[in-house]
Amino acid sequence: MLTERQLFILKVTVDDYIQSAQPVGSNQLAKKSGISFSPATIRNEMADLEGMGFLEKTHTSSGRVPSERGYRYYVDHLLTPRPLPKEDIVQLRSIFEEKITETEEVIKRSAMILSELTNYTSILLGPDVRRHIVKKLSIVPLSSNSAVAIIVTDTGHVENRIFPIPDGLNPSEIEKMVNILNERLIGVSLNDLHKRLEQETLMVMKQHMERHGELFSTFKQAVIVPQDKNVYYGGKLNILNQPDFHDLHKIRNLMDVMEETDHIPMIIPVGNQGLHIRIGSENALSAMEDCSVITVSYDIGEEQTGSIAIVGPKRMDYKRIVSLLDTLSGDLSKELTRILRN
Amino acid sequence: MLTERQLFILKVTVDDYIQSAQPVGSNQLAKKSGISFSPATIRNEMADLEGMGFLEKTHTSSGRVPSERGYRYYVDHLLTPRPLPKEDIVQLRSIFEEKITETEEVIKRSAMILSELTNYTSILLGPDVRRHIVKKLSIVPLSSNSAVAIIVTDTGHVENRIFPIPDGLNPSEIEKMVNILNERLIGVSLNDLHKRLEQETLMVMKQHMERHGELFSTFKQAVIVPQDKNVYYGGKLNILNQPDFHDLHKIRNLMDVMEETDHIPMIIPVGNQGLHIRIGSENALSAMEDCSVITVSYDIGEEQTGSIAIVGPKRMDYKRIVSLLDTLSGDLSKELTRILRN
DNA sequence: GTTAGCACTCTTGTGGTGCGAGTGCTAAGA
DNA sequence: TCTTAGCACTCGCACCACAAGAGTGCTAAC
Repeated sequence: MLTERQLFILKVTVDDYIQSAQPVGSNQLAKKSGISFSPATIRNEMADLEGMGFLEKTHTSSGRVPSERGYRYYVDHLLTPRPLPKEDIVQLRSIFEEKITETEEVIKRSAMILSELTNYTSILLGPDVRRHIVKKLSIVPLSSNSAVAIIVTDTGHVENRIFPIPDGLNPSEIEKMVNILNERLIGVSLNDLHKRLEQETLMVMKQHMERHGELFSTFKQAVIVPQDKNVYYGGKLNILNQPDFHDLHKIRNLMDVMEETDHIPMIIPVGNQGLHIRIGSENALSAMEDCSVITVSYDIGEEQTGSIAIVGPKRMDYKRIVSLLDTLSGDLSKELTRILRN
Repeated sequence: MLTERQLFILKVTVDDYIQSAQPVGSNQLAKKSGISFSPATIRNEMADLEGMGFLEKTHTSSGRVPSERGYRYYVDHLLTPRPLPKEDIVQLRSIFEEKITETEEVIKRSAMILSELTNYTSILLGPDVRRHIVKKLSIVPLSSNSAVAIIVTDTGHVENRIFPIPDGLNPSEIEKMVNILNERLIGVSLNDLHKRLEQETLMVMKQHMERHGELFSTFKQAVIVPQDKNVYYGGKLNILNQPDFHDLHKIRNLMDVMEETDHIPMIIPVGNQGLHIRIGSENALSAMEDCSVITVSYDIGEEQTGSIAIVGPKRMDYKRIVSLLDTLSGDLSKELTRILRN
């Protein structure tokens, strides 16, 4: 078990290292205000903390640096979230300042402001488009053999895709199809669209249309909505500002991993409610073993959820980021729900 | 004037430096096959070339490196474009392999393949959306006070925007408006949309609709199509692979500049027909003073044009890139024109 | 239990040295 | 007159030694 003083020293050490990015030594610490014991005492305590795996040395006679275990203990037990400074709140609120009516726009702005505020990289996941509900379907013919399919959802999101249409098809056939589609598919989620298309609509079309086959199958192809359309980044280049990252190779790997939307679920586990902190090797991706990721979820209405993530060095300003994310998560939930209900 | 031999030595020097990224010395050059004179002779010639400003030394006793003037002379007079190797052609053609029906998709793929092929960063500008012609307009009400405006162009491009509608507006009013818009605006380019809206449509709407004012003005706001929607990148991180870039600060500046779409016109001058090479400080942006940019235009149909740019170090493989861009430009023009006509 | 003192360790910066690759110049050779 | 061998010279770079500084662990005294 840790003594009161050990806890205190661990906390101060982590705080100091987060702030300075330099290994912290006993003399340095002792000079700080609020510390009433000598360097030697601190050395003894630090040696104990190192023995327990909370601190590390970069070399035999260096100051100490928190280990991953140290960071973990710090965020689990020593984090005293302080209220956000006014400037930060003002900045955060500026996201919603302009009357914005599109969720996408709000999320984009959030990503930007968040990265500016933190100097880290922010990743925001919008709500899964595939849970949106079809409000209207239409097909606009472009030429004799192609048309564009348009799906509008209840949230005002628009999906559109060009697809081929069989040669010499009667325009009235397309109109018929659109009518059938709208009759049968309004109110269905994008996710279920494909299934419902097969199950119900195909039957009806068989009855009412002559050349349903080809048209139907190409249209069906077109309306597969991909999963990953909803990722927004802020401050992708901020890693380059961090003194912790100097190895170009590692930077490249990290940036590569973050760009690749396939990896997003590894960075931000889906379905995670609330706030989570993943430190160094706790991350699933080895390219992120020098990073910490803080994620928080937010809600839109009762059902849909999105996520916010901040990727920074392990030596991240946890206190500040946690407060920022807490606040932003709340604000976003409120604001987006409002937009949804409007 | 340069003698035949000086030209030869300049060319070989540049070629060698492009390939090795190391200052090239007289001994090293003399060892190369195809060189029949001694290191001393080469030294003399190199000294002359340096005197004329085509070569530079990194320090008093180092090998030579091409100066910007040297590169300029090289690309202007010494570039013998060789036919592309088969592998490259195969790769390039793979862009059009899958049956793709959307220009956007083709351009995206081009950017990707191009960056893979070159190991540099590619920037592709699609044709200016604002020159596309309106094919259909529609408005889908989302709630009592918002709706989404959708514009489909002849190319199958879809613009959509959520905009507020006055409270308690009769749905039939909206329908009326859509009808009027479609009557008057089909065939107009997105660019002219705003103007035509003011000039013609407003009058008609005044006659037929009661509460045209508010609805009209919010709609008008919504259909302003921004200019810069059509930039695609490939291999943004490839700069990190180049041995020429090691200064994190410069890398950051460069990446910053490239991400910012406002700067794109400075990187790719608009309206440039054909192929252009800009070396180092010939670039408008100081962040790019260590880069070379090769741009080429391509055509879609008779009117619209787009651009391809490759951003790499001054020590770029000009020969190869020029051939690649020439070929891709031709292929893209052909393929996109085909899609447009289909 | 705390701390002053001290020997010890390790990093960092600096100056010296040798090697290698390159140059310019001179003088001899073609 | 052009070419080239030879040579002295210049840097960059890697290597080493050395001193300064910051930090540690341990011991002994308070």
